[in-house]
Amino acid sequence: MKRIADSTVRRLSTYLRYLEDLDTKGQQTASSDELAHLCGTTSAQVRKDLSFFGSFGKRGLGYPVHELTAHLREILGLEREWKVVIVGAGKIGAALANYRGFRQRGFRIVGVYDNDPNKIGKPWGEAIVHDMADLASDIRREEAPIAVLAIPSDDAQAVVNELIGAGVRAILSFAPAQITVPPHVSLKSVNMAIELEGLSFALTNALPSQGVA
Amino acid sequence: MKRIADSTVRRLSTYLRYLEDLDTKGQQTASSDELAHLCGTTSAQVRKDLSFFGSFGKRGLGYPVHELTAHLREILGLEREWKVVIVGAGKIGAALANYRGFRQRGFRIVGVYDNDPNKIGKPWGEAIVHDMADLASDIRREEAPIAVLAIPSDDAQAVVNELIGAGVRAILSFAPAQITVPPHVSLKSVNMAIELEGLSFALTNALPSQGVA
DNA sequence: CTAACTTTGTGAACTATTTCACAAGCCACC
DNA sequence: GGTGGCTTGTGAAATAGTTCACAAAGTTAG
Repeated sequence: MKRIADSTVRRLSTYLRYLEDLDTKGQQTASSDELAHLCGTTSAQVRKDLSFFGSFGKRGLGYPVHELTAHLREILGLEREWKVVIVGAGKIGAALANYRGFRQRGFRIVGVYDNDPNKIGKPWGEAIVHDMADLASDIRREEAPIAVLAIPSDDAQAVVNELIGAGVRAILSFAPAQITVPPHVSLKSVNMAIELEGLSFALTNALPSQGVA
Repeated sequence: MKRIADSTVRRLSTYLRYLEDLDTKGQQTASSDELAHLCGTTSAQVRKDLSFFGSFGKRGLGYPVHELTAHLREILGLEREWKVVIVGAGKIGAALANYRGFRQRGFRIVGVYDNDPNKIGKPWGEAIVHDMADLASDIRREEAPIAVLAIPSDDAQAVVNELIGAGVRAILSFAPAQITVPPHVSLKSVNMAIELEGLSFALTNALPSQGVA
């Protein structure tokens, strides 16, 4: 199968979100045009994105909402549960743990880790903060494939190496540092500083730009 | 001037971060190749990115670290202070406020707002949580051009409209919702659910993909 | 059953971004 | 001051991603 662009996958997530809304409202079908308007893209884009995975629509009618929802969940791998460990018992990890959609979509937090003695053993939401020293062995035992990295940047790469050594295959990093991973591991990096600097650039260079994101 | 790609701007931020490191260490010059390795890109990409803004290097030698740092700060608009309001006194906003780099780079938080009566008036870091009712008038008075949106999605668009009406010209949103803004406003949207679903997709479709991000 | 209308799926065209590849410039050493 | 070794800056080529445009297929109304 052809390689799917990252931008396409992001849009699929967005389509899914709005289709779920429509499904809840009991809407039976949705056209590529309707979906495009909801998601801030074009109808051609919607059709192209979906066409990579099959032929889900009916000409003259549109896409069956409930069915397409199921297809997208399948495509995105959301029909199963994913075990997630959170590294760093700080604010960002907490924000994530608080977020309902997280659990709703099949991501289950199986452990929170920190190396701060003042945090270890203390409650954190419904969980208890574990010692980072146990991180690798716990991941191996639980076979958690996903890790969220929410620690200051200094030793981010070292922790990433440890995670990968323990079998983690996907990492969502909030550490403001450049991280490298081997080809069999997926990495998404969110860097608030970069986003803000992007805004600063846009304001400074007052391009008649914009950003529907 | 030609329109600069978003991907280019993001890399400029990354270059800046590593150049500052090198500068602190007292390194005089850096080649595009060295910078590329640090930032996880290619030397051609580094040179191309910089060439959009000028000719900062010396052939045979590389780029003068300290000087290029200053140029990048200038290009990114980081030589001045940006007033920022945070909407939503939750964990994400707190994470941002805690983040040292935030202030260091010239982003100054001038107010935190929430509509939860239990939070209004309470201390929040060094600040006090204000009533959302005061948001628009405060923004107008302070002339804060940047807002960080860290609220649940339900009424995100309504708040955005209020922000824009009050003169905000750039928004960093953490709300998991589709938001649209007029062309003169810049928007960056960070959606943790989409990132995680991207990882789920990658794991499910076990592409020999990766992601140096 | 037919005609008018709607909407998909998809090659082809277009636009954007990255990579290549190399002439030109600069340094250092003799 | 010439030679050899680096490294930049940049058109041109390649690759990636988006938009166009239309035939094919389905729906609805009469």
